[in-house]
Amino acid sequence: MYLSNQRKLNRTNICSQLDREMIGEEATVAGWVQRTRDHGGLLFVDLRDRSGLVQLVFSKKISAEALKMAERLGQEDVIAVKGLIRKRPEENINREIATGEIEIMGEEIELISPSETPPFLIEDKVNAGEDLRLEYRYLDLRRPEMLEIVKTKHQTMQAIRGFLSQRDYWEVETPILTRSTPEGARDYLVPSRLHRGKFYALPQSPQLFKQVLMASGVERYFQIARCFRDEDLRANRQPEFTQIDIEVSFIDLENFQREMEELMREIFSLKGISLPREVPRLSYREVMDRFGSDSPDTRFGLEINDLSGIFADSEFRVFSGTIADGGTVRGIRVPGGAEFSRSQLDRLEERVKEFGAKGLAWLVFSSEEVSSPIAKFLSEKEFQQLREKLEITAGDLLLIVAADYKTAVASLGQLRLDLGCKLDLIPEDSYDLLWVEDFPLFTYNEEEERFEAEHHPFTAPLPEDIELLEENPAEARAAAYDLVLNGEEIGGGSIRINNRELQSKIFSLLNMSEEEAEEKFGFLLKSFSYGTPPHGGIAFGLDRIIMLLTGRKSVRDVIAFPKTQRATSPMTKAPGTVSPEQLKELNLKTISPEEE
RNA sequence: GGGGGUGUAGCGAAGUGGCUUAACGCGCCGGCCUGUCACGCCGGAGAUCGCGGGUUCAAAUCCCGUCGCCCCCGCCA
Repeated sequence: MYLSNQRKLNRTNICSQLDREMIGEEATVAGWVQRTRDHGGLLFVDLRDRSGLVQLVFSKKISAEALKMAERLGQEDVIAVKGLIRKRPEENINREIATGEIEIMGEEIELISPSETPPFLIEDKVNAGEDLRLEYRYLDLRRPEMLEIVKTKHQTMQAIRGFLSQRDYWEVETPILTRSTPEGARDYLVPSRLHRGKFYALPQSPQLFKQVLMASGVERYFQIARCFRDEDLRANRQPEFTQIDIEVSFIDLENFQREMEELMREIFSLKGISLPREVPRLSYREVMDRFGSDSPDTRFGLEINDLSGIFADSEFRVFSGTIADGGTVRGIRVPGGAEFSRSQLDRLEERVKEFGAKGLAWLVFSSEEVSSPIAKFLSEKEFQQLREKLEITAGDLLLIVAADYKTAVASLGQLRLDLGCKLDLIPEDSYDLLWVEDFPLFTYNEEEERFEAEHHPFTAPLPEDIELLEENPAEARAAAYDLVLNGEEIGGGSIRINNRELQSKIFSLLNMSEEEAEEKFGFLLKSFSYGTPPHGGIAFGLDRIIMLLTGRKSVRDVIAFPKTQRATSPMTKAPGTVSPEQLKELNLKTISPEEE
């Protein structure tokens, strides 16, 4: 026996449409049973749809039959109810909900789809662990705060499309099945059935295609593009994520960046957030020096200081020796940090060790003296210089790392963030937007003993640094720029190379042969040989933007169906096994761990 | 690959060697209740304490291993 899909009651209004204006009218609403309150002979139902809640009333006086049915309702049953909209008695108005002034007198009720008892309650103050929420993601998404995020993401994408379309950008799709390219992240591979032993790769970003689109004369391109990177996950990193990908020909960088700032302002205004008019531009070197991060959170102080000048000739060999070996000594002054307990300081030391620092020196300043495990190695003159340089006052804590430059600033940069959080120095409702520029073109990979592109191999050097490519490539800076909001990198881009000779030079510095370059992205190079406009662009991380827009701590909260940290889906159970037939068709064999 | 945290009824959680027949709250089931909106009141069911092994007269509790989830390092042009 099959139940009919035919329904008696058809919805006339969504919950939030019901208001004072409709008192006295008849309406049919439909949705999920949030909660019932049975008073015996009088029963209330909170009905929820995506727009909100409305209260339904059932009683013998209205309809004994409807009351009887309502008494059997459970959480999350889907029902439709027809009845008169009535103003609630004055003393029973609920100011907490939008429709609190009215209620619907339940005359007819239809149970459209009953629900099992849900594994957790559908309400904003969620009481379930995240793995359970992900397994029952459809229930989790029903929670108003989650639907609000889904809606915000939709509205954001609409705003982006509107903004860019209005400015003559064209939305163009690029392939999901493409080919693996060297450098960058690990690729997700897709075996080819028609070509034994060959593989497609899912794009890490549409980078090459958007540049070909510039060679194609599209001039102004954008795409809300899915990207795939098979790397380990983090709170702000998913293996598949969405980029707002943008590229323009004949680019005027100043104007372009201003346009992108305007796009961000438009997006954040959707949630009533006004981003600052003035967007500072800081050099990579400066942000690393001051904040120890290329995506600095500038909403609070605790900046890093260079103390090498003070300790270059120190009796304390750990400091002076590090400096003599080409390293540096850097420190953070923590106002009021004298309060920290020994175990708290130990935890801070553990933290910097994670980043490769050998240790963390601490000095507690009172008005007269300095207490520190290393105090006996330091001179009165050094203390005095520290007091002056750092404007130290009584009760301050000074944390010092001596190491190579990168380790010193990176570990202190992380410490700075931890302390900012712990000491509650980060104003939640402020939004600090800034550009980071003048990135190095290359980073040196110690293990592989070669240069790697800091951004990607098509990034142009700054014009004034082109000569450095010959004598000192490590010092060459890139025409690249990141946009940073509240310490989160939300976008990054560059001016691209559109000159074959320069591109060849870069490939050779990256230790990539002409043959290899030809093999891997010959199509791009070839396209450039038929007349290519100068171009550049940017890509924004949509998920991170939505995360900031909605005040979330994890991108999992703003992706409808995210993966766990181990890159699995508790709902679909992906990744899953496949049948031997499927493997055979693809000419694939799996190797068990023992066989390795 | 590494470091840290965590796992106890459907959910959240207390309990760190015997005083526990494993609290408490929510949810669920039964009953009562005509103005609730986290309704209230009465009663009830529901737990191989993640899994495997060990120590002990005795293990949720101690030890070893293992798995899931979370945070971080590495990695992420």
